[in-house]
Amino acid sequence: MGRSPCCDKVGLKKGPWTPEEDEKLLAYIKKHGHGSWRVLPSKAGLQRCGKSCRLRWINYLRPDIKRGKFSLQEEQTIIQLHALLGNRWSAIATHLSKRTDNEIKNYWNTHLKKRLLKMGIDPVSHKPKNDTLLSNDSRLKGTTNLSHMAQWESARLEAEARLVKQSKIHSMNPLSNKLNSDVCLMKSSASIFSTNKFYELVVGESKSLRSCGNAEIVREESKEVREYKNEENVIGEFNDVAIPVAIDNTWTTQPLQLSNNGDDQHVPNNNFLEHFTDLLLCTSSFGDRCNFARGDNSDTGLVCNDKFKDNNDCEDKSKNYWDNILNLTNSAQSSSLMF
DNA sequence: AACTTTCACAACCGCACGCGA
DNA sequence: CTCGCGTGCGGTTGTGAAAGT
Repeated sequence: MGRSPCCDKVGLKKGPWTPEEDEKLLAYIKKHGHGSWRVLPSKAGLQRCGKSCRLRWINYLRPDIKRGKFSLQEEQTIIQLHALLGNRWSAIATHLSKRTDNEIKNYWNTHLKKRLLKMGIDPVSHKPKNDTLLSNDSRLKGTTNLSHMAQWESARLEAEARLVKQSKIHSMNPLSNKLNSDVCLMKSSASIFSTNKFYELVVGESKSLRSCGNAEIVREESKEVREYKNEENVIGEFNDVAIPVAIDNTWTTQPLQLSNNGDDQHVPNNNFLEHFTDLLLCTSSFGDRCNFARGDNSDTGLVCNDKFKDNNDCEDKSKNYWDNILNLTNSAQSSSLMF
C-alpha cells in the first residue's frame, strides 16, 4: 500500500531553524496550541514540514525544557534506566523531567556510552566485556531476570508517560482540578504496578495487577502497596520503585551483605541498585569532597572542587569510583538472581 | 594562521503504532 | 477487517564549534 509522505516536501525548508521561524512557531502555538502538526506550518506561515515543527517544539521551544549540563543524578538515572530498558529513550525521558528523549539519546551516545566503553563495560549489556567469571547458566538466568525487570519497568514507564500526557491535557482545562488529583494518584500508583509485579515474580502470586483506568482501583492499589511497605518487605528503592527481597519465599528485611563464599544462590550478594545509587550520589566521604561534571578533561567526568585539589588523590578517587561501578555492574548479575 | 580532525547536538528520516472511518 | 492518517520513536546524518597539528 505504501505510506504517503507526512507532507509535500517540495519547496519546504530543511536544516537549522532561524530565530524568525522559532518566533512564528512559538507565537502560533501560544495562541492556538499545536493542533494538527500537518496543518500547522501553513497556518503559522512556515515553510516547514509538520514533523519538523513538532520536533522543534518538543526538543527546543517547549517552555518546560531544561537545557544545559546533565547533573550527576541525571547521569545516574540514565545509566540505571538504560541498563533496564535499553535504548528506549522516551521511556527514560519520562524519569528525567524537563529533559527530552533526543537530548538524553545524544548525551548517551556522546558521553555516557564512551565513558562506559573506556571502562571496559559493554554499553549495551552493561556488563564488563571480558566477563568470564559467570557460568553460562547463571548468565542465562541473569539475562532472563533482567528481561523480566525490563518488561514490567517498561510497562510502568509507558503507563506513566500516558498519565503525564493526560495530566498535561487536563492541566490546560480549568475544570480539571479534580481530574488532576486523580491523575496524580494514578501516576504515583504506576510504580505500584511494578511492586506488585515484583511480588508476583518473587512469590509467584499475582496481587491484583489490573489495568490502569480507574482512579479508585488505583487508590486501592496504593493502599495495598503501602501495606507491603509497612510490613517492611522493602529493602531498597529504585527511584520510586520498591525493591522487595525474598529468600526462599520468605520476605526479609535483613540488610544485604556481600557474599563471600558465593555458594548461596538465593541470597543476593549485593543490592546493586541501592549501592549504585549511593555511589553515584556520592554519599560516601568521597562524595563530600569531589563533584562531578561533564565536559571536563578527564575520562571519567570527575573534577575536583576547591576543597579537594590534590590531583593524584582525586585521580585515585576517580579510579575507585569507576572501579566500584564496574564491581557493582558485575554484582548486578548475582543480585538479579533474586527475581 | 591555515588546515584538518574531532566533538556535540540539532534535525532528519523511515518505520511502527493507535485510532477512527 | 482494512485502510489511511497523525503521531511518536529510535537510528542516523549534517553542521557548526572546538581542539589539534
